[in-house]
Amino acid sequence: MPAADPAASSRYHHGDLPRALKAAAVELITEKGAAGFSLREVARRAGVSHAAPTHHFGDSAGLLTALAEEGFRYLHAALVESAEGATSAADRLVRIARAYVSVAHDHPAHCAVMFRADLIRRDDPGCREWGDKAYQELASGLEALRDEEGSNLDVGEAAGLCWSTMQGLVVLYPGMVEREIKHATEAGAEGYRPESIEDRAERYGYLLLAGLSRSRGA
Amino acid sequence: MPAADPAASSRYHHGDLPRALKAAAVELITEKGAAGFSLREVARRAGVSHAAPTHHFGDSAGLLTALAEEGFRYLHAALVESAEGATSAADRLVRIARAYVSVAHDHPAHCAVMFRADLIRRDDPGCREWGDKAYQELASGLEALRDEEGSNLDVGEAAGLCWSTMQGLVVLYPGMVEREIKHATEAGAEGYRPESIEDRAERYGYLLLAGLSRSRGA
DNA sequence: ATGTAAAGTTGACGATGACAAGTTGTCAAC
DNA sequence: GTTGACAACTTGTCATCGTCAACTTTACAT
Repeated sequence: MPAADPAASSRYHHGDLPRALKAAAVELITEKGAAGFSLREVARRAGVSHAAPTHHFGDSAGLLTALAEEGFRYLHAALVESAEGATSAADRLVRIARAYVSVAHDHPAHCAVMFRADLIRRDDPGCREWGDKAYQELASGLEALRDEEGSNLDVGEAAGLCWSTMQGLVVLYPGMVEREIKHATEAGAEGYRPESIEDRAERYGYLLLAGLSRSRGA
Repeated sequence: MPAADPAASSRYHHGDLPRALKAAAVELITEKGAAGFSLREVARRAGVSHAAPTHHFGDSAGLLTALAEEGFRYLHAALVESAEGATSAADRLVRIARAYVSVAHDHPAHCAVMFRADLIRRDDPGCREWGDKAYQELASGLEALRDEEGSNLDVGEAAGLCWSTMQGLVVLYPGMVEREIKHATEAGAEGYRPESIEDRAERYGYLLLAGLSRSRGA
């Protein structure tokens, strides 16, 4: 195998075409959304022929599935990292909330694909593995909360609630901002700056925690 | 204009082609997801030529936008209807939660499109109007809660939280069920039946209410 | 050096979205 | 009751797309 030489873009063998293709796909989806994705355009941007991706990813679902797996890896890594330095279970969960939406904010293309059963192969081993690991990280944070509070919190239920809320926030945030801007300008507030998605995630996190702690107290 | 004659499918003029095209699109998206949508296949299923949809919807974004508007209409109608007969503000909100996911369950094709900025024209007047009305219905339910409790609930924040949670639940529910089935069969429970999405929405609704009431008490 | 497999290319096929131009049906005005 | 004129639909075309098959180039092991 040739050494990965970044300056060797003119060679017949690319060096690391899979990586280049994924990068091009991310760029394309970030620009035009999942519906604007096309294998040929990706190949074009990577500077290779239209059939080159086949040898690495099979078909378009293969490439998008690889992207989804990468997204779940990012998510898992971010959730693990966010837990470091937490001062309490509640603090850890709020950090997880921030981390979740940060990943979506930093990797919108990956997230545009991760839960799209019609685009990827959800039963792909890598996809499933890292998705499960990310879920487990959230569940373990909730277990810590349960143990810390000595409550009978239903971890599975709570995990579903938290994940749902963050996922919904990611999808709806642009529309929320738009609505708030319209509302603010109608009210005459011109210098309105919408709250960042991370800050919003944190506030939602506190609200979720309040509900989870209250109704399940020991 | 010819009368809408349902038995006149062999005529040159269709009768109500827009409706037939939307129905075909719903069927197609329900079968294959948003990525499997194609204008020509829709035309084929409606029994007209491949260019017929152009005269009614312009391009594919036009047809999908019409579907999205219809989806927001359904959503608004369901939220309004669900509020009838509520015994309290909290009860009303839980009913709204059920209604939200019911719409997604009953009209998956519409919901697969409603928040997809890359497929539809989100600034379409009809789309925006009915989306806003649906949002207002939720906000009004939360105002009722605030007034009933005499709290200083931030209605905008609460509405964003609730909508996010329900939207996330709709997207993630299939994956949740899959995970639970795997978990249950591993544990030896064969006759496992997953909780319906409506019941789950109701439980999430109660948890959200707990959080919203607790931290904002007057 | 040489053979073989991986990596990339070219070419082809049917399908798609969009557009242009032509047909067919309907209705109002005279 | 003919004649416009407009709406509704069709046919044809074009560039593009995903996928497949067949071919060429490179790298590496022997």
